[in-house]
Amino acid sequence: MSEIHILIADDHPIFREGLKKVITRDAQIKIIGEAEDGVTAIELITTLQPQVAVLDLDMPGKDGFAVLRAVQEAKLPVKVIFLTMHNSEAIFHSALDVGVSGYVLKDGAIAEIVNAIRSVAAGRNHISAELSTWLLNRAHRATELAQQKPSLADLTPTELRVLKLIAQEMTSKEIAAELFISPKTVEHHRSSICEKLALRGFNALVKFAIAHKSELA
Amino acid sequence: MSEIHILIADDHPIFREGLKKVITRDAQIKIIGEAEDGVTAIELITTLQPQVAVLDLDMPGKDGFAVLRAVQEAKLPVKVIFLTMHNSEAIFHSALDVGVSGYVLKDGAIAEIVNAIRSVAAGRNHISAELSTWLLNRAHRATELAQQKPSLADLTPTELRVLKLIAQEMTSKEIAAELFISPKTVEHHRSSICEKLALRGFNALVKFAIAHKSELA
DNA sequence: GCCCGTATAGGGGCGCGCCCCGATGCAATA
DNA sequence: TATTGCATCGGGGCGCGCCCCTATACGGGC
Repeated sequence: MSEIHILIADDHPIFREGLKKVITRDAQIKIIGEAEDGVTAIELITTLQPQVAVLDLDMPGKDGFAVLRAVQEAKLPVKVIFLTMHNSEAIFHSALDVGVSGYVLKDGAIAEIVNAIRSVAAGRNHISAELSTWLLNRAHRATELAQQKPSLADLTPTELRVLKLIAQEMTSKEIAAELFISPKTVEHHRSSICEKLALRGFNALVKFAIAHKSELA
Repeated sequence: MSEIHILIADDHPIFREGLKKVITRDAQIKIIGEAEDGVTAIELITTLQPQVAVLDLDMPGKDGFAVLRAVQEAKLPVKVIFLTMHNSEAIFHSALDVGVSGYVLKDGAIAEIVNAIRSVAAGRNHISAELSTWLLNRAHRATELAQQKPSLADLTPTELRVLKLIAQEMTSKEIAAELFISPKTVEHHRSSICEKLALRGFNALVKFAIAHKSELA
């Protein structure tokens, strides 16, 4: 069994210290780099070529999702584990959709992150047991996803601008004032976005925008 | 200079490891106990009598606020430092209102928590420098705070049940069906909650409930 | 020239949260 | 007994998001 080279990225220095202490107890795993933001993480993954990257989801600048997208585009041979604290089902499904290998909650047991690293390095996946119910939900969601998964990429630039402002909890009037256009036009864009994202019901857009705020930054 | 005896409480095992590692680098500070929830923290503070308690704000069961209230009611001679991650100005002011000695952000420098412990043990206060602007705001807020500060504790049990369901993004109709009461009654509770929390404007309650979902669990 | 997507702007209607007012019943308390 | 707080239920009005429709203008591709 050779060494497993990993990189860790988290913007909390104290948490990073804990992570290092916990992981280094396992002699097989070697931390070859650490980053405190997404940009540094991408650079270090590119240069150091770790087998596994343990990424925090909430980081200033580029978050874990952005880092994963970047390494996928660069076709880097690194497995990614998301280490997060908030247990949002929407974020969880988004993470699995973009192809993450592991998803571990920060409040989990100390041993779990080590197990996750070993599993992922061996080519398997590792999802926190607390999330198994959500994992089961994906079977039901599979049919929906098979038809079409609405994506932010389908939106026009103007619609994206509006959506970003919606995510900041602004009303149509406020957005109209911000963009120097009529509130009615903003309403029209909201409708278009709703249609493209297959959103229905009361305040669906606001809920969606807040849930996906990190992807809009 | 004698030893400073402290207790740490945080529900994230990995973060606790990091905290221990960082603090034990200072030979003068000795960790005499650690807790992973508020109830345990209160017990350990009572029995071990540390000089300083470093408390996470988000903990299952009793949070940092509850622990502080408990030790104040028991008149225990312990200084309390809140260690939190979200930089909400409202929470910050609440913390200072209830008489915390230190308020440190988790994403701060490693050395900061040690400095905070030494300052607080010496009878001084320590507030993260990032929050100095909020500290200045307190002069303006003094008049408002003198009148009343809204809190979740002011809500009746029924209102709390409704608020929890609101946090799950349920409509008044759905909540009414869930609780077997009239939608109008739910509306009335929403109004009462809005009044007690000083919330105004469109969907203020939904935004508040989602933002404070963790405190409602 | 014509069609299509995009952005702009409006009208009307509906659902729902928020706000004002009212009322009844029930329990604890002064 | 009387008051106070809580929970229950209702009416009416307003704001705003959502949904239906039309319309104009611009640019690109057939």
